[in-house]
Amino acid sequence: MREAAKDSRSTRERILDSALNIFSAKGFHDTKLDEIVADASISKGSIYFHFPNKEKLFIALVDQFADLIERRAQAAIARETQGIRRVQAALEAVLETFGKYRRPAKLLLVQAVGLGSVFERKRMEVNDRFALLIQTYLDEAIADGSIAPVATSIVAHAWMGAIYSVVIQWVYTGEPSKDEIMESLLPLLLKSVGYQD
Amino acid sequence: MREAAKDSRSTRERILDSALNIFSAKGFHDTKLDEIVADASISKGSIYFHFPNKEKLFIALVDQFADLIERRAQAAIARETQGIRRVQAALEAVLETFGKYRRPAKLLLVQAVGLGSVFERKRMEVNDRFALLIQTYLDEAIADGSIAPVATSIVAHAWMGAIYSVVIQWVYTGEPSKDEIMESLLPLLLKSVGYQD
DNA sequence: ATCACAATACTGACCAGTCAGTATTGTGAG
DNA sequence: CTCACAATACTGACTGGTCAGTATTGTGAT
Repeated sequence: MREAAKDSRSTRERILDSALNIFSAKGFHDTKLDEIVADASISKGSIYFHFPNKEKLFIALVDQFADLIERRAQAAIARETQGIRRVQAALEAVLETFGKYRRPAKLLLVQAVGLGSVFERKRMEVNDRFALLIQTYLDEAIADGSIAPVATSIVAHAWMGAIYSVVIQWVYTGEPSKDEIMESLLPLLLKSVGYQD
Repeated sequence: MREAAKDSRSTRERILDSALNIFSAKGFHDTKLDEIVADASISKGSIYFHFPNKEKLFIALVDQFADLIERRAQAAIARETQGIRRVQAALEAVLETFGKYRRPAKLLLVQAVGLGSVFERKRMEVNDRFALLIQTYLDEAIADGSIAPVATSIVAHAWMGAIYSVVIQWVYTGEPSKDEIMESLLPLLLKSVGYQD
């Protein structure tokens, strides 16, 4: 017990934690495994015990956060019944979650871009998952007459881009505030498909 | 004359050309200078004669394309006088230019993201230049009553994100077609600030 | 004793960047 | 025009640091 119960979190969690901090700050290529080792106060061997390689460690973080976002969006959607209200609720949930987790947001939206084709596929997959989610509920909103017909596939991607861009801006500069984003971005998106609340 | 005037383009241009092709396809880190050397049929030393290092070579390409986009947008704006028409013309010019140059588009929008802080600064700079351009003419459109007041800073970033995202989707999949984008995205953006043509 | 997990020292492929030298083009004096 | 010299452009074998991944050994719980 000389090391006094240590940091009681499991080694795996410590690795993920440090990896998130460093990857999100410096990007994939500029992060050395030895930095994670130092930061987490673990050993290099431990990393390779828990993860097959650097790439998989990075992707584990991306997946973890993408899952979280999607779960929250789905939960928010489930709470509403009417088409456009569902879209609105999902947007709020997503912005809320990005707002709460700056580092993972940066990892997903910035650091996961522009890596090799391996990562590109993963990113496309995550992206399309979100786009499809938006598209589904936009289609629903059109079906129940909340909004007029539009090319939902394009709208979905445009919305995602808009959200990403504003979130990234916020991640870097802290501006505009979460409230300002909610007040400006949400109506902007809804207006873009001809809906006013 | 046995080597028959060779490829008469200057070495510098050949380097930039090959670098664009390879960087845009494989990203910064996965591109080896030796690949560019082989593709351009020049020598490694030549690269270092014309560019201080790999990073600066990459940035030269980014700058080159960012300048092109901005010039075209400015020219389009200059052709119009009225607030919202200017915004519209600029959007058309930008989409047109992205459409015409897939590879540089991918370089700027994908491959330049998530690299170290050096590139991050450059990208922010380019991004902000575009955002400010949009913002300026949005403000103008508000001033002359074309559209109602909005938080133009947020709108500018949201628009850029929307455009980027749709263009990226198009760069990868070829879908939706340029015309569809023009027909859907442009009105979408204009509607988002409460303008219908 | 054996098994899951962790620590440490080590390896070697890789690749950006170097540099001594060569080729090509420019110049101006006789 | 032509020759001496210089400036510019280009070459490619070589190097040295870096770092992901591995081999080996340690440890403590059951």
